[in-house]
Amino acid sequence: MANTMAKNFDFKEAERRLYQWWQEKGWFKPESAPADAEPFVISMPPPNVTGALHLGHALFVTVEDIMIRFERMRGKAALWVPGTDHAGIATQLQVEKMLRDQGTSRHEVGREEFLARTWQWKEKYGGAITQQLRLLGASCDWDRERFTLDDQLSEAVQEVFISLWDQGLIYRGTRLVNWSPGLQTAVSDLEVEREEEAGTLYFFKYPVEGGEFLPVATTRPETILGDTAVAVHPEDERYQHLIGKKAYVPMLNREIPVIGDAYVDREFGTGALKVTPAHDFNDYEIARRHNLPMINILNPDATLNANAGAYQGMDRFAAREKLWADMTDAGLTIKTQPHTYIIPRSQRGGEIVEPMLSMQWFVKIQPLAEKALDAVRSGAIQIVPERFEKVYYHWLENIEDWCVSRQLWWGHRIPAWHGPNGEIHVGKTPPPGDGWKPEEDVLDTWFSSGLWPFSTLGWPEQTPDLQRFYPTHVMETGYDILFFWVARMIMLGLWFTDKPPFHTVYLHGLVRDKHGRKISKTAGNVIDPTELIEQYGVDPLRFTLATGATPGNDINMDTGRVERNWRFVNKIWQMANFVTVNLDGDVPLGAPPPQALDLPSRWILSRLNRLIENVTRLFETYQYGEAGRQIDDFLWSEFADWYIEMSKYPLYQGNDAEKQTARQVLVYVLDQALRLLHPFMPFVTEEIWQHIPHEGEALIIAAFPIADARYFDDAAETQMTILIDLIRGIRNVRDEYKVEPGRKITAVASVGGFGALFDQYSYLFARLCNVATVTKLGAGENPPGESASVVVNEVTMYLPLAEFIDLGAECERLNKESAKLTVQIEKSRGMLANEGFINRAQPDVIERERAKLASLEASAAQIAERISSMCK
RNA sequence: GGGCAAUUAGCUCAGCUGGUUAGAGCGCACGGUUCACAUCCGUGAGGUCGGGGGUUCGAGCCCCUCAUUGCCCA
Repeated sequence: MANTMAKNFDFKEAERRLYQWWQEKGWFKPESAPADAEPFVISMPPPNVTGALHLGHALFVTVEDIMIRFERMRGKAALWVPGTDHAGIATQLQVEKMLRDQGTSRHEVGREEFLARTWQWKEKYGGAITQQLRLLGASCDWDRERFTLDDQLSEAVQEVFISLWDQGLIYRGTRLVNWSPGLQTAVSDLEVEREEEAGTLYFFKYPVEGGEFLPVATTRPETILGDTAVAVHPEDERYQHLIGKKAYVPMLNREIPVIGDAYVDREFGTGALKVTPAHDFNDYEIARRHNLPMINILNPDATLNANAGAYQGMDRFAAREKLWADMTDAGLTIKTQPHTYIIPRSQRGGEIVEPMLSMQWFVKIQPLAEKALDAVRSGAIQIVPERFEKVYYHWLENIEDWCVSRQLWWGHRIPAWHGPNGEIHVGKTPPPGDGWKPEEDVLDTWFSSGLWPFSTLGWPEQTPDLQRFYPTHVMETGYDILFFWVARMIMLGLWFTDKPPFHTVYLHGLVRDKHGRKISKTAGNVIDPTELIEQYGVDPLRFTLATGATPGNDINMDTGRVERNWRFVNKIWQMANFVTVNLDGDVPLGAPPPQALDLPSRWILSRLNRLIENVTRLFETYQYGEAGRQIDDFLWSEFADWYIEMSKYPLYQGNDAEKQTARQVLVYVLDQALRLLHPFMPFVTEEIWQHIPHEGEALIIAAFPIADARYFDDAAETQMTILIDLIRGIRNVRDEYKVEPGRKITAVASVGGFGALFDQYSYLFARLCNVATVTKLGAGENPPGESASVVVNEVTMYLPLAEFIDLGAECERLNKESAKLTVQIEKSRGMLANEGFINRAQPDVIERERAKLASLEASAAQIAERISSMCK
């Protein structure tokens, strides 16, 4: 069954071969589990079709694949639904850029042709990202891959829109929205980033009837042209006499009122506020309170329109300068001063977004938000880590209606029709009669992705997939799209399916560079995952991402860790190599019964079963990083460093039965560890598993280990710890005294209560610290004179090293050791003498403390004796 | 202005519901070609767990406060 392994793991070859094999075998599909298996479903956050693989993808694929592979191995019908998002704005921008490079534009080619070209572009480049996800080992069901613009998903979008309209939850109206002049579309609040920037505060005089002037300050002078009032605080003694009078818009001489409104901050600027309802959110509110007119002064491209009088046609920034210059000439300006204020910029492209009045479609979101709040409050949906629940509540409790229309071409066209007399009809087809024109706007890209968990499973049709796999289970994604996406999925899912779309939201952080800086092209710190995969293979990258992150926290990507984990992969490979070359014929699978085992085997199986228990618990609580670290530690620091080394005795010197038992344990432990590790490092584990004796076709569908309490063995762990500590102590002494590593030495042991342990296992010292013979010190015998001693628990090992030892140095060493013990003993005695501790601490904690103290005291006594007999 | 994180070894990070002598990797120092692995093995140095106060028998972990950094919301 076992076969010879190559000297090293050829990850490039194996990754391709294994992935293809798994997929061809259908193991990525839930149908590979028994028909009555419990489902476990994750909807993959669909990457943008425009996307190129970055570390963020690598992170989410790693975490979700771990979840999926774990549950698959636990026998569930694991389904991971992949797909891509049409990403309205992002994609349209890319295609527009392509057209620009070709010397044309979207307006030149027209809507129909533009869409045709975008589809072509999508066919050509849209597959790239999903191909790259395969490189990461993503075990998703590609037969169920979806795209947000697929016919069926578009059906779902229309269904939802129309039904929201029928329920009165969608309205169309002229409202103040964030307008992106470059893209010439409205964008939602979430798509606007606000940041402090250096600017200028302009002070000027507002002429008021009767020849007075009201001083006003503004950061955007061009908006003066759209002013419909000047506001002062009603209690402001400087200005309250002006309330109710007429003011005149500079350069336009348009007549507007001076109003009183408590919103005005008397401390800021001059204490008087110009009100531009069509281009400022606060002013908009003021205008609504006072029934002021709203004058839009901007065209869609942010040039000024006819309302701007002489400034019509100028760009907004040019108009700002020109108007200010003209006002200066007219004697209306006072001064300018540097001023830091908050600038709204588009999340895409970074241009300054203008608040602008425009006709848009909105979703009345409060009723949906209520349900979404309840779902988390009631625990029907759990957010990991929990602290994000607060963030979620805050956003939903203060939510504003959702502007869902976009003046783009690439996206789901709003299913509405404009009648000849300005009527609106919402529906998939126009009503009977002539003159109905389709709505031009498309929907916000998040509208369709908000349906993702159920639209990908066939909704609104009651498909078998929808019935079996919905609701899904875990939504794993980045905390940066909690509002954009997660909250909307919850709202729409609850509203349209009456079920939470998933029971758990697991949020991961952002991948940053080694020093915690955001990764960006301009910072020059881009880390390309494909390069790392090329160099080290994908397993080390996955392991690094999985073990380097805790839920909700950003992860700093240190490629040094990838390299280290590449060495870990090699290390596992070499362990497997050791195991396989030492096989001879068939070996029984499974672990031998505990009573048939020697101490090292009882120990490693005890450790293994504790590991299994821990890893399972950690997986179930989403603590993947800790789980990975524990497996790593077990394999390298326990299995390889100690068990494999110790197994060489039975393997090389034992009788047939001993050899066979050792082989069986080696194979069993390796097999179990590979199973634990498989979700993290699918390729190397599968490849090795195929080389060791095993039952079943593939590791990917092998059963996840279950801890067997019969193998928990405290006594074996205690005894092995003593042996290990003694060996370490002896190595330490050898190193300190510069005894050549090749030199065999002898030891005399005072064994305390561990006589039987030494009778059976003192042979271990030969190979592990080159102590050729260990002699037990008989009762009443004196220890050797010129020797170093290593003390652990009740055991002292004397190493007669006359030629190496300087008595003074040895005494110093012992005194140091003794002092260390004294500190610990005092602390421990103090605890045990403390009534509060004895009365209140858990009994097992007290018991552990007593055992510790006993061991420390035993060691201290022996060292003290040694010192008194040897040192003056 | 409100909120949330983070602050642990030179660097990057773990540390679960408070309970052994606070851990790992990298880096560093010293030493190693013995039959799985030099992509390795052994040994070691290195931390007043950001400061201060508190709760507790017991605090890296809980509470208060301050500082620094980052993020979210307004």
